Amino acid sequence: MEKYIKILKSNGLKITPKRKEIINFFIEKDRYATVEEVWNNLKLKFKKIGLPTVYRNLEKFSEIGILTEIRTRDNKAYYGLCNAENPKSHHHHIICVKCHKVRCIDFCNFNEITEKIEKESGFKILNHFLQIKGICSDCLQLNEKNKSFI
Amino acid sequence: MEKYIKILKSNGLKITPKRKEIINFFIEKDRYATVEEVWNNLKLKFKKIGLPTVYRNLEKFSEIGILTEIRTRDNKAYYGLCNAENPKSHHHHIICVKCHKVRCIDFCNFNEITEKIEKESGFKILNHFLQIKGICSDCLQLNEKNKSFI
DNA sequence: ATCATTGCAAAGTTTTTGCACCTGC
DNA sequence: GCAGGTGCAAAAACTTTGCAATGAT
Repeated sequence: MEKYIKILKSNGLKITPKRKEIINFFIEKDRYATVEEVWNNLKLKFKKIGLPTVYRNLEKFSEIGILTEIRTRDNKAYYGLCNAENPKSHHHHIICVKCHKVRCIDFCNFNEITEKIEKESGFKILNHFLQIKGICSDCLQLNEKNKSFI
Repeated sequence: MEKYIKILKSNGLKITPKRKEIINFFIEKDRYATVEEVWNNLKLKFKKIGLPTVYRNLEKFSEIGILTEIRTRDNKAYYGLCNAENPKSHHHHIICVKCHKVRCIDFCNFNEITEKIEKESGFKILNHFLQIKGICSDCLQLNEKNKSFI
């Protein structure tokens, strides 16, 4: 938690109860969630909490590297805690298709084929984004029915 | 073109003038486009053409492997011709950030790190999605200002 | 005290749905 | 002829914006 507070401060953002609760939500859930899910959680803890507040904060958190944002086929934004050592360093994510839990994958072998792709396609590569889906160990054990959201 | 007609037929879809024009549009443009862009093009060729028709067809084409669908930060769906040898085979895409041209990358070295990721994360990997962005040879030569849409 | 943050209401955008009519096969 | 395709209107779903009030530092 302190880690994220520091990031907020170092980016000139104020520490508000709602912001702390949003971060808390992601720390506890430890998975990707929709804006609405975050809002529903906040409504349990605060009498007054507007949906725009949630949108605005999730977007900001995403900008400063606390959260990662993913758009999916169902036209919703999903956010998840960026649990890499250095949030802004190069890494990818694996998402559980059952519980939406997300883990950062801190290594990547894309560079090995960069040159080959550039040669074959004629493109100058700027960046890449890899999204891995799977089932986490918790859900593998539960052996429940597979519901794919992401 | 015949290639795509075949795919339509083999999936039990009828060949209509609008569908042919949609495919034609993507063959000529050779890049990702928004639903609205496709619609604007169709409006030039048909007196009556509804936006829902475009949505419905792009979605279907995506299901049968003619088009690839990408969701971006601007909350729009982008579609592009799936120009891999076998549209449904495993491959990835590189997208030009300037002109949105898209090329299929027919090789992938992800499998090499599958086991490592599974061991470290505890996840059972189901699939992965890689999106590469770059500048195509045409745009590199033009040396225009870099506008990033995707 | 100051400026970021928030709540509320409203609007904006993209996408989907229902249904009657049309059309390819 | 019949199932699938289309147009239109409407609604749904998600997200953003403006502004006044509130709150963190």
